[in-house]
Amino acid sequence: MQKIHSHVNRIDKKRNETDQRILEAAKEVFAESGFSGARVDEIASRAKINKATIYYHIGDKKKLYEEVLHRVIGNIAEKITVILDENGSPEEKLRLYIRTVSKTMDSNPEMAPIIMREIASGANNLPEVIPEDLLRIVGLLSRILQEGKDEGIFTEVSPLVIHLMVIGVLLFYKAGAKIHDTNVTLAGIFNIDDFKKPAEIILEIERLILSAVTGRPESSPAHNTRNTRKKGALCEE
Amino acid sequence: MQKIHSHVNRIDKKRNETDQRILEAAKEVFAESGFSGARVDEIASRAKINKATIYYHIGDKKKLYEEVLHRVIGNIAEKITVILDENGSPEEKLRLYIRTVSKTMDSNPEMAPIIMREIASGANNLPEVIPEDLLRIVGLLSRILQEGKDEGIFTEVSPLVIHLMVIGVLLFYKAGAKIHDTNVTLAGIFNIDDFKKPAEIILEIERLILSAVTGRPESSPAHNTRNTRKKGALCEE
DNA sequence: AATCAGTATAACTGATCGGTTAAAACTTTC
DNA sequence: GAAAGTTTTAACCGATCAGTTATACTGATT
Repeated sequence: MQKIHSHVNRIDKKRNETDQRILEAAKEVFAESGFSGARVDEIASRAKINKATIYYHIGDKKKLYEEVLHRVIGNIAEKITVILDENGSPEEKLRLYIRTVSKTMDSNPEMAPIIMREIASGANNLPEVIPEDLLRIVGLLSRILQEGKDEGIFTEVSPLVIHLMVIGVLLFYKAGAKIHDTNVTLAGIFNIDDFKKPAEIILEIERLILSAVTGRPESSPAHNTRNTRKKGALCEE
Repeated sequence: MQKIHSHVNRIDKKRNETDQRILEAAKEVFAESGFSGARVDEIASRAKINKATIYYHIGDKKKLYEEVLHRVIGNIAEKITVILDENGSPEEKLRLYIRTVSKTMDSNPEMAPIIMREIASGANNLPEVIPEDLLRIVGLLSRILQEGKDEGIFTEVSPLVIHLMVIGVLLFYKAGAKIHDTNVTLAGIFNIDDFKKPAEIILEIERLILSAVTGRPESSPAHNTRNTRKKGALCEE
């Protein structure tokens, strides 16, 4: 083993950088093409390293995928858990929950397609830790909803349905954004609706979920400019 | 061999049956493994025909996939369009919309994973007709919501968000059902929630969406809302 | 400057898989 | 019942791709 710290650190740093580059490239390619569609050569090429380096640093394709999945999902679980430990009213917490999920997805654009494909294929490749993460998230949501119900603000609702509703609409919106950019015809479709900027869409989602849970009309906390009809401006922010 | 009156019909029927068997098998395999993951040999094997027969009857893998996609999406588009032409109050129509999407997904279990993967990959393989179908659906929903707003029952909401919310929660619920069955750990998670029967989940979703749109607490219709429906339209295939 | 551990690479391999072909088998027509 | 036409099949081919190997490079240690 090495004795000199600086040496070790530098080596570690380099090693770590290579790992990062590989995993980052892998995340991109897996998001674009799925597990079967992804080519290890393509990942190597994007990471600007030789293919064998992947096998040296990480392992085979399956291991690589698991590593990416772990990062992607572990990421969201961690962030949401942290945020939801905050205090505030159940309404504020629920809004925060939605906004946090949304922001996490924004900062990890590869997340949406990867998770969607994973669910579509029956979640066979989920690392063992993931269920625990999800358990924690749904558990927290469950507690928020219970709290709101105890305070007489929320009606009785199924946490599962709320969870799926939030995740569902957000994932579809995020994943769909790519389509709007590329597919002209589809873009035309969704513009029949007075389309809003992403930030406004999130507010709308918050408003609708809150309204559903409270059984009252909810007004957005920020004012809502309703005639912004922008084309192809879905991916910004 | 017995002589039949019309041999032409028999030929057509046989040809058609082979086509059906191939497309049915293809739908299954594509749903399970996605486009890249699907193996043409596997499809042939499940359809109990030789691989070359696929190329003779349908075409190459891409063509096969497009055909499956067309059936799957065209199916839902058609059914929803038919249903929504019915008359009734905006609330009833909205409930009907949700229930129709749900039922159509139930009778086509392969739909959820296929559509999810398609969206995840940026909808690159969508046949040209599909956007038109979607346009029709969102357009109808848009009209329902507008109607409700005009009557003062609904608040102002984004049809796009409602659309994504309904589709999102349903697809995730349906796709997730498979996970509940197979993945013990995950099943455990979702059971923290007092888990309900699918039929009840749909009612809960209807209730929440209605509540969100009307801004009032909506009670589940214990009384049968509009059972004057013809059920045959939903239960084909 | 010799050594050596850790790292990266080009070239290769074996397996898989999409797609083809030529001929067999089956049907219809006369 | 045989020619003509249609459908199915087994066997094959070439491309692609995951994974390996043998070698070369790097730079710290002696």
